[in-house]
Amino acid sequence: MRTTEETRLPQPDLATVEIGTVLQALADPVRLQIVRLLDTVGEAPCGALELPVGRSTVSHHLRTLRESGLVETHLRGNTRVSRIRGEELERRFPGLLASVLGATPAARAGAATNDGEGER
Amino acid sequence: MRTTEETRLPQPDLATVEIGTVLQALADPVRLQIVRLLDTVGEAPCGALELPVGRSTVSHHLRTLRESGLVETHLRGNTRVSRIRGEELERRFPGLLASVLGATPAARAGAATNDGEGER
DNA sequence: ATAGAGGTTCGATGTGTATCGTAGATGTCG
DNA sequence: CGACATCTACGATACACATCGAACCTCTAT
Repeated sequence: MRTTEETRLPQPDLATVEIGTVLQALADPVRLQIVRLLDTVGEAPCGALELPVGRSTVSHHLRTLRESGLVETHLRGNTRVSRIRGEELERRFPGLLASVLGATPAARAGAATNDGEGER
Repeated sequence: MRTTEETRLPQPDLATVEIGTVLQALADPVRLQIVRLLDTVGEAPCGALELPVGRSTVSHHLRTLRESGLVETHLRGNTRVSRIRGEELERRFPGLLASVLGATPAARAGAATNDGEGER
């Protein structure tokens, strides 16, 4: 039984990751939601993430997040437990994750400075 | 002659801007470069930005950056001067821009923790 | 007025990628 | 062993969008 065997899936060294890669990973709404979820629950098996997309899509996004250095995944028995690489990220991109996760939702439209637009 | 007339192009109130919108705007390599350029030079007319894409594309990106709240543009006579909305952004998303602009380039590959991948 | 410079808008094109369903891989349990 | 659960990998599809060139617009200068 190998006493709590935990293999970590391959992941990049954060030193080799560009900020652009991380931003691109965070730019997708579903992936951003995954990151928020993982931040609140600490860690979770892939299937436990409640998301508005199919399983295979979640798997794909987790792969993207892992390859961009944001998330690490451990094989625990039958399931894969994912977690944010919080401390490492803080060392590589100080303040980034905190500012993203700490961002408040937007106020519902209304008074713009000069404006008239706002959408695309 | 209206003594230094300066009209600002329409832009969204940052309070109504979602973090996802900003991240998506920053996710594009050319736009990220524009933001970096504007950060170093302070402000610049559209045409002065040296970028590996055509004029119309730069114009399109500046529009995206403006609509996502990152950049403001003033009509100064014949030219349009663009600038990062630094202070406002700091209030709305504290630390975000600083962490993005402060990010160091990636170390060239090499020793990964466990790894083997790193690219897409 | 005429020309010209600085930028934007428009339509078209190509590429990237988010998404899904199904099939396959791996591990657990009876 | 065989059945079942958890994910991932694989094609296929569809949509978003980055890019370009040309036409257009708006000042400025002559």
